This record gives sequence, structure tokens and C-alpha cells, in this order.
Amino acid sequence: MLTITGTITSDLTKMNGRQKVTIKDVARAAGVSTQTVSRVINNRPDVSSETRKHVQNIIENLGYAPNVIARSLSRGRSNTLGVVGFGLEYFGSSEVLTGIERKSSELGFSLTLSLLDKFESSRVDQILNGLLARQVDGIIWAVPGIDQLLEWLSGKFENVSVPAVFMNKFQSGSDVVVSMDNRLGGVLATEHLLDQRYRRIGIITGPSNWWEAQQREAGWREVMQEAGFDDLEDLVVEGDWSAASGEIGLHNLLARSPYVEAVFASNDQMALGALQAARRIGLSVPQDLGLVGFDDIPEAAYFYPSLTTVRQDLRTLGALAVERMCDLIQARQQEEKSVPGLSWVRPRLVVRRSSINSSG
Amino acid sequence: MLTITGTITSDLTKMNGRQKVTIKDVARAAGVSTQTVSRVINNRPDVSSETRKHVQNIIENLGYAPNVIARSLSRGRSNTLGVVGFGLEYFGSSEVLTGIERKSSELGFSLTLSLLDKFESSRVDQILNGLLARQVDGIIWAVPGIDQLLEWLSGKFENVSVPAVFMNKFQSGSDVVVSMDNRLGGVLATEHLLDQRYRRIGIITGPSNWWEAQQREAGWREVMQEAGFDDLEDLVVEGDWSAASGEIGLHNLLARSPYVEAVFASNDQMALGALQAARRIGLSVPQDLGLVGFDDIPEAAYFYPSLTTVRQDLRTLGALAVERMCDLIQARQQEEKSVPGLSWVRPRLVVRRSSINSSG
DNA sequence: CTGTTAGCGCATTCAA
DNA sequence: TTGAATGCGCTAACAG
Repeated sequence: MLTITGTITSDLTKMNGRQKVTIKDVARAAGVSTQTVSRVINNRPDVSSETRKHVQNIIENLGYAPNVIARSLSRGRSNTLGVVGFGLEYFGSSEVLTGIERKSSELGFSLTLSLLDKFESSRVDQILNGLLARQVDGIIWAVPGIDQLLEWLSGKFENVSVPAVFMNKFQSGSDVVVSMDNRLGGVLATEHLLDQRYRRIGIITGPSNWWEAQQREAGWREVMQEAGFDDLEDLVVEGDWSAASGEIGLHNLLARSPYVEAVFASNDQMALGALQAARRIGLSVPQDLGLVGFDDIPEAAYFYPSLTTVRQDLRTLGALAVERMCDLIQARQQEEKSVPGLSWVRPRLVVRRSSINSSG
Repeated sequence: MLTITGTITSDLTKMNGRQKVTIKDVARAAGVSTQTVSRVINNRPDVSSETRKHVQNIIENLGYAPNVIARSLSRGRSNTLGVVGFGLEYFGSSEVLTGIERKSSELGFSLTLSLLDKFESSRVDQILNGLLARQVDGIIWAVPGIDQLLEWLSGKFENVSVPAVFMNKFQSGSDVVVSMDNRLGGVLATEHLLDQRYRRIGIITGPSNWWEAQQREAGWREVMQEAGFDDLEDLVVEGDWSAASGEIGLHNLLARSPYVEAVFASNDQMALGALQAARRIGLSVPQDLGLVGFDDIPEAAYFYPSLTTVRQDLRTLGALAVERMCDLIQARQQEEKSVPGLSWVRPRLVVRRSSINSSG
């Protein structure tokens, strides 16, 4: 063993620190073929345990690590997932990405991250082509479902030769989609407000071209109609997810429907803006106005009053996307295994003070 | 040309949709050597414009795209940067990552993202080895400067054969570090409060083992000492960045120093918690208590009252890290070009209502 | 200007 | 159980 160590040291010295140790170096040092080394690093059974141990020692001493690039080339599989994200400044996007990374790492996949900053068709092409050129094994589309984008989207993926998992959009064709059940969230929020004996419940929606906003609004509509409210149009105002728009939103809502008793804001930032507006006007929450948000950002519990909101477990959603992706990749290898087209994750209501109607 | 199109179609048909078009296919279809194709796709000058156009046509028609994996292998350069991130749920981390992605994409680098979820030495090894195995051209360490981590860190990077850029830690040895000037931020916040004629200014710091927290506190100390405050210890409480800890923090601070006139909270969430606590106690901000935060999260302008805070342009910081990385990579190729060891980005104060002392 | 030869580091045939 | 030959897709170095 000591002689081997000697050999190693000199080998290392030759490396000059620049070149990396390759399978050949290991083979030479171990006095076996590269093939045998390959078998050892891939944990193949057909190596004598003696040889295996010997090679493993050499590997350790030389500090050898397989070159994943080379392996990818010869195996035709990169073990890398492409992730297209958007707007990490939104709490939700970050959470999804965190969930994706955790699960990928757990499953042995690397992540190549691209961020879509503007909704330009050419930028989408650029990103997709870049990912494909890098031979990713699959693409997770973790971008909000914006109408404008969705129009092109199926077309964009027609030429994509690897499996794709989409997040948060309606499912069409043979798409594999993983979504938070935003509609259910809207239902939960609205039912809760009704339970609290708020009657005329308005909504500050997100941008109307966002699928997420549409779904949350749909949930609200469903419950309101069931509760016997016919003309809902004066109860709807549109925001842009920002606190500023929530502030304006509440003003507009009150201007149109002075007797609004509660508001479902489609995200927590808009709820915050609405809170601000209510305070300025002299309406106190929850006494004069009930308020429910969506997302449960960390600050929500510290708004004044603390905000009742719909919590989405976006990390789980991200993890689920990776799992579906694995299913797809395996399905493509073996010709079996069918993958569900649509998977939902259910949000849940977190009740705090902003919606507690003590007169109820 | 029509005949060529014919050839192409049949070629495509043979592909069965699974196999990708390679440089060989293009060469064959164009009737040239693979080398010539290689020259065209790499925009080398030594190709006749006639041949070039012809080949480009074939490429377009076949829908050929170079295999980046193969290119990386033969070039010995992957054009990929490894990014180690942490806690994307923090607004700051997401911003940094966004900045890194934008600049990388602009400069033609791909990003391989790894998230450090727990401070385990073995996990760091795992991430670093994974990145190296994938032949990244450099590693950007975008993890907060936590004492516990920093102890190992230099050791971890000893065996890393590619350049590294660190973010937000003190610089040591030959490290290349890119940092937000957190100390300056602390100075700006504290000076502003003094300007507003608040005297006894307390601080709710972040966790004491975070470099960022230490620096912000150092800035505060510096200004306070200059202003003639000697015994500062009763003016310091430690939080954990959460709003909850800010709430507790203010209580503790007031218990120890009842005459505190203003508070510098080391981030906006803790400022929010402090705001909440003040309200509960019956202290109104800014009349009874001045308050300044740090970060300028989007919600800060919508706190009640709106929050004066120190804005960090973290996207610029991320972009700067990528630029330094490029410098390093180039410096390694050509033996010239020295890279600055330490680059600072300066934060700036955003004045809102929480710190306006009308009695001042 | 263009083609030939060789090799990047590894894994998948096959033989032995 | 092990090794030799071959190829993954591309590029570098040379030759013509």
C-alpha cells in the first residue's frame, strides 16, 4: 500500500493542479483497464471484490471523480433538468424553485436554471433552445400561466424532444401539468368570509390574464353565486399583485359598492394595500371590513391586524413537478408507466384576525 | 435547392423524432466535412461565404443545434457556472440569484443551481463535488456569511480546481469577494435617525453569527460612538430576521432601556415585528419611536406607517459576481489580468414615514 | 479555404 | 471476471 501511495503522490504532482484525474489515470495506477474502473464507479456486480477494493483505494487516494460531462455524452443522458422560472421576487416563485431543487437533488438530478424576464416569444425560444442544446433530460416550466404566453406555449414545445412538466396552467392535450388548486383556494376564502357573516364580499383579483388570478376568482364566483348573489360585477376589481394596486383596488371597490362588507384579495400584498387603504379611510378591519389574502407570506401574520389567508404549499408543488418529471423520463425509457396528466395540490385556509367578525 | 429539401425531409423521417441531428448529418447533407460545419457554427472566418450559406441553409432545414455537452467535452470548458444559494424565501437571496441569472444569460453562461438547506459540512462537500463533477467553469458562493460556515469554507475550496467568487463575507487570503456594504447601510440608517433628532437609538440585530448582521451593527456602533454614546450594550438585542423576533426584540429592548427613542432593525421583517409591538404597547411610530429597517422589501412602503429602510441593489450585486467570475476565468486562460479581491456595492437610504420626527 | 486525423472522458458492445 | 475495440458529438492541429 505504501508503494501505491508513493505512485499516487508523484501522479498528483504531475497534475500541476490544473488537469483533473481521469479514469485512465486511475486505471494505470491500479494496473487494470479503464473498463474495470468504470465498473467500479458504476457499482457493477461483475468485479471481484478484491479488485474493487483496490480500485476504490486508488480512486480515493487520487481524488478521482467521474467527469459527468463525458458520462452524459456516452450515456446520452445528462441527469440534468432544465427549469424555466419567472419573477423570483415573488414569494411563490421562490418557494416553487426551492421545492424543485430539493427534490431534484434528492433524486440525483442537477438543475439548469433559466429565468424568463420578459414575455417575448423570442426569449422563450432562446431559453428552450439553450436548454435543449445542453441536453437536459426534461424541462419544468415553472412560469405563471399568463394568457399571452399560453397562446404560444404549446407551439413552442412541439419541437421539444424531451419531456416537459408544466406548472399552474390549465391542462390541454397530452400536457403533464402540476397545479396548485387555486380555485379551491378562492372557495375556501369566500366560504370562510360567509361563515363569518360577512355578506357583500368583494374581490381584488390579480391581473385578469393570469391563470392563477382567474382560478381564484372562479372559486369566489362559485361560492357567491351559490350564496345567492347574482350581480357580482360591481364586486370585482382588478389589481396587479402589488400592494399599491390593492390600495387603489379597495378605493375603487368602495366607490362602486359602498356596502362591501369583506374583501378577498387574491394575494397577500394586495391585502396589505387594502389594509392600508382601509386604515386611511377609517374603516377598521375586521370590524368594518373582513379581509382574506392568498399565499401566506411570512409577513402576513404580522400585518395589523394579522391576515387570514390561503396558504399554498408551493414546495410540495415543486417537488411534485420533479416526481412527475421522473415518471415521464422513466416512461420514455421503458415503454410502460402512464403518467397522470394533471396533479393538484390543495391549499388550506389559515385563519387570523383580519376576518374574525365578532358581531357574527 | 428543392432537391436538397427533399433529402432533408427523408433524413428527418429517418430520425423517428427521437434521435437528434448531429454535425455528421449536416455534413453529409451538405456534402462537406464535419469540420466545415463546425467552422460555420462557430463563426470561424475561414469558410467561403458560399459554403457558409449552403451549410447554414442545411442547418436551418434540418433544425440542427450543436450538442453543448459534446462541445464542452472537447473544448474542456462547459460555459456553465455553478451557483450555491441559500434560503430563497428571503427576498435578498432571490434578488441576488436573479441578478446572477440575468448577467450569466447575457454573457452566455448557463447556471447550475444548488441550494444549501442545512449547514452541514458534508452537504457542502456534496454540493461542491457535484458542481465540479459537472465541470462547471466557476462557482459563485451566494450563501450568507455565517460564522459556522465560514470556518470550514476556505478549507472546502482548497481542493476546488475552478475559480470561485464569494458573496457577502469578509475577504481573506486570495478570495475574490463581492459584497454589499452592510456596514455603510448601518451608518446611513443610524445617521438618519440622529439627524431626525432621535437620541437613544437601539438596534435589533440579525443573528450574531451572520456576517451581514455583524456589519450592520458595526455601522450603527460606529455612528453611535461618534455621537458620544458610550455604553451601547443595553441598546442591543438580537433577533433571527423574523418578524416574530422583531416583536420580541422591541419588548426586550424597552425592558432594558425604557427611554429608547428609535430603533434600527437589521431587516424589514424585524422592523415589521417591532412596528407590531409598538402598536400593542401604545407607542406610535414615528412620534414616540423612530424606526428604520433594512432591505426595502416590496411591502415596506405599505407598512403602517411606511417604513424608512436601507435599500440594497442585490441584483447589481449578483451581476457583479458574474462579472468578477468572468474576469477570473479569463485571467486563468491568459495569464494576465488581475482581479480585484474585494468589490463593494453601496446601499442607499430610502426615507419614508416611520422615521420622520416631526418634533425634530 | 477545406478535409483528415486524433482525442476529450467515459460507457457499451463484444471477446477472452 | 476482465480487457480491447468502438463510439457518443464535437473541436484542435495539422495537412493540403
